[in-house]
Amino acid sequence: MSSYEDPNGNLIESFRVLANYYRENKDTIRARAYDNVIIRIKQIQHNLRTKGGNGKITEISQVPLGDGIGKKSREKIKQYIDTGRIRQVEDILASQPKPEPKNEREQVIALLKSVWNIADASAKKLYDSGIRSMQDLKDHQDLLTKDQRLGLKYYEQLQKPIPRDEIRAMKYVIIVILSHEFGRNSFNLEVAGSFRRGCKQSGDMDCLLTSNKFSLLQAVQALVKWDVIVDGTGQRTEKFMGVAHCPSAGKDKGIFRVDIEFLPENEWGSGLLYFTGSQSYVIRVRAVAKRKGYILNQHGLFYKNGTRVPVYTEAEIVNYLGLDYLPPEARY
DNA sequence: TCTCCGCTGATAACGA
DNA sequence: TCGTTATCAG
DNA sequence: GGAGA
Ligand SMILES: Cc1cn([C@H]2C[C@H](O)[C@@H](COP(=O)(O)OP(=O)(O)OP(=O)(O)O)O2)c(=O)[nH]c1=O
Ligand SMILES: [Mg+2]
Repeated sequence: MSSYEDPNGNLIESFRVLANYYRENKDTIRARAYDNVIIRIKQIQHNLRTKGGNGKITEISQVPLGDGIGKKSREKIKQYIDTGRIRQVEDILASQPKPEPKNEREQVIALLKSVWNIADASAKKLYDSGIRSMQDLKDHQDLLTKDQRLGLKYYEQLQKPIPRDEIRAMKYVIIVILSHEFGRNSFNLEVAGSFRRGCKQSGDMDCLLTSNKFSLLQAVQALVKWDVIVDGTGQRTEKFMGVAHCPSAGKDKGIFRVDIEFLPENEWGSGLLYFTGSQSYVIRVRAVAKRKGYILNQHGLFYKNGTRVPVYTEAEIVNYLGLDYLPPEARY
């Protein structure tokens, strides 16, 4: 659910095919290399758009070497500009005619993994214990952890993507509740994730929250009291993962996953940079930091000895690392 | 040419 | 109960 | 596959 169409048609999609192909074949490093190509293409398109154009790359001279695009990827881009296709991509698509016919074990494992909090290891164990369907799962909840039962309980509702407007509505509900409970100006709240990147729909709602007046636990308790958070997982100081219900939606509608990242105020910028994503963009920026001898995490930018580099906004952080600031919409 | 590839929080399971 | 490791998640 | 040593 990206915010912009690709002005170059299928260029980005082509590199996505390459990335996913290597990811499926467990070559995550090469997959990330292609993720980085996409990030760089998006940045170039953004720059062209800023100059007043429509963002379309029309000649290879607009694609310099470096910043994630090397000789071979540049050659692929050239091929795309010239012919509208990339040989390697066509080969991959041709080699996998339709959705691959999987064997029964793989199918069942894929199904089990679609439950929140069930991943590879659990899915395999469950299969080996004889679980073959969602019904089996419901009949054998003793095999599940607390969190996995939660995923099962809301399985159906969590399949649906969340419309942008629903997240916007929920944001103001949360602001009203926290203001009422703890006072105006007692906190900072931003909805990050795909919402902040401008996507029309999201898989969950990612809230970044800071406050000197209350803890994450207190915030969650208030939201539970007002029936906005309906379920969640255990004790927590920094990160809450739960299930919310948007009151403006119907009774059984507007149920979705909410994550709350609760940080000290001075970590706001690094928190935003992390929580806004995208995942591949975060990995990319952190890789750059690491190569230059720093560690970047949600708490800030640090020298290797652990002392903090005094940069506090998203722009300060990426500029310090020698990167251009990109608006959330352009962060693939 | 060789080496490295993001980084952390929460929870459950394990072993002493 | 405590420290460590595995798993899942973002 | 790309970047730095
Ligand atoms: C999944 C994931 C997310 N993140 C960060 C970057 C993400 O933008 C941010 C929020 O995660 P997500 O909510 O999983 O991703 P998203 O908001 O970009 O997309 P969706 O619509 O599916 O919710 O957390 C990671 O650092 N590593 C990960 O593996
Ligand atoms: Mg999200």
